[in-house]
Amino acid sequence: MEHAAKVLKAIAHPVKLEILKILAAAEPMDVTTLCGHVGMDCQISMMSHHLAKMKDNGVLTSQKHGKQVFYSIANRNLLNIF
Amino acid sequence: MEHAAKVLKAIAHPVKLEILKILAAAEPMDVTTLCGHVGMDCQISMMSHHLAKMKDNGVLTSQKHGKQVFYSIANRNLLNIF
DNA sequence: TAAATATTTGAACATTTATTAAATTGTTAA
DNA sequence: TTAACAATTTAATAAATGTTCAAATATTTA
Repeated sequence: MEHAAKVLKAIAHPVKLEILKILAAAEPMDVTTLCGHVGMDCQISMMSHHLAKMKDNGVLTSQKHGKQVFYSIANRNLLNIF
Repeated sequence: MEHAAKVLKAIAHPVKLEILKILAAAEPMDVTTLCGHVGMDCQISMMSHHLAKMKDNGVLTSQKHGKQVFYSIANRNLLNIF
């Protein structure tokens, strides 16, 4: 129950849900591209914080290719929340 | 998306998830009984705050009978998150 | 090696949320 | 009509989150 609460907290935010929706349609995706999809008021640093939190809670995974980091959804079952 | 985030925020808490689980098995239930099921460290006032927030976000409904207030789950589809 | 690009990290600050106690409202029963 | 009970509200404080900026860390390219 504690764990479930942590996972829900990690995604209970409009921008984070948006990130999930974007990744659900086109994963994996690098941080800068993701930021572009989220909208004009997106800052790379904010994106990175959001992504890190979701990764810490096992919602996302990441993979580095060159200087870019590509994020994916760790478990697509989670998408049932939509 | 904003709305979904609000609903998730309203339940992303261990005690609130516990409340949902208890109600899922035996609804409707009054505040004091609910508090008893949650555990010894439950305070009526805290319970009331949690219930109010979930009701505000459309997660729960309530019905008054005499001096007790009985809470129910507004939409059991939400239980799929478990 | 130095510059450029992509991302992360850390600190500061504002905002939101959680918890507790005390006061209040509404309802029933003596 | 007073006492007792159930629940809500308010207020105070503590704790967690969200946002922004500046600085740091790779990684690639010139």
